[in-house]
Amino acid sequence: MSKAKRLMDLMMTVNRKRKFTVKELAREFSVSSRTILRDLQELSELGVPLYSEVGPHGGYRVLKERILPPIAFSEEEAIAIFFAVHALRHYSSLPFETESSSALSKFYYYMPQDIQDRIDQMKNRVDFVTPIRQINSPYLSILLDAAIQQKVLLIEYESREKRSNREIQPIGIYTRNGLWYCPAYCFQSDEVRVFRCDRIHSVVHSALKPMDLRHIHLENRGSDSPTGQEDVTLYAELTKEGVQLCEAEPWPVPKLHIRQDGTGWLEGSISKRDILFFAKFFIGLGNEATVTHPPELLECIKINLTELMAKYDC
DNA sequence: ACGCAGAGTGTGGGCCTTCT
DNA sequence: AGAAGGCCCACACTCTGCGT
Repeated sequence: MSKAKRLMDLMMTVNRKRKFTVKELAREFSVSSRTILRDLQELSELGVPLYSEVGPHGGYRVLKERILPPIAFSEEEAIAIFFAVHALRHYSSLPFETESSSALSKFYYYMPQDIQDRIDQMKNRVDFVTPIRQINSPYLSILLDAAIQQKVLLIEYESREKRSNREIQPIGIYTRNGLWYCPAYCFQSDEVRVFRCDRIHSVVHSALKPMDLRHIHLENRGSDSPTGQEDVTLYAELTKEGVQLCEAEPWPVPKLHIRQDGTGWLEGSISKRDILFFAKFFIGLGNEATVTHPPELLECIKINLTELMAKYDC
């Protein structure tokens, strides 16, 4: 086996084992302990975070931050990865902010000059625009970690109505329209709810026993709206212009249906808590939308419009 | 193009020290 | 005692430059 191949194999072996002795590796690779020792020194110089402990029960260990073996990318693949990471710069918060920035710098630094020039030329010609938000979501990495490790968190959350403490078990995090959301099982309301990450003011680990939610993830968690007795069915007819305006909205429920002539309708189950939000939304659409259901929403629209009329009735 | 000598590199082994 | 690690030497192989 050539030295280069052995070093590659060794890098993968030490990443897998995490703890090992020189003798153990020497047996595995059929070389002398002295050769393995030299190889480990080379890996260490290449940046593999190794440390050794002498004495009985000693040996080598790999630190937490493992290094992946070198991967060869084609020019087009490298440029695609560069711009995928580059697109994240519009987000004011990321769960791996430092890492994405350092990865981008590394990627750019090790590119050949002609590829760097090509990237520089492309930088101002292609972009993935996301609304720039001033608000930060500082707990993204903790929420993501809790979702992966199945941990319960105690959060201080500011909803539209009030600020309260809740114990939640995150399912995952996702971003939409520049904002971060965390669907999570809420132990207080006994259901899966979606929390705006920028409205979470503090996070600590809770002593509560976690639920077994391993089967639930972002793809199969259901709609953003909690289901239950507090739901009502919304139906609204849309003109062609109304359809275009609704297409820009991020929520999956109520669902937008489009007819061949360009008109359409919104239909779906919404929470009664969101009636006021949708009332204001449909007032904003003016004549481009006609709400027929639910009666609570119609009533709320009327009240809001009456208040608006009174405000401007000089 | 071929052969040769010398330099460089990789590897193995032995011996010893240091450390726990 | 048992592990890493430094130092030294020997051997095999590869690479490079040079002469023919």
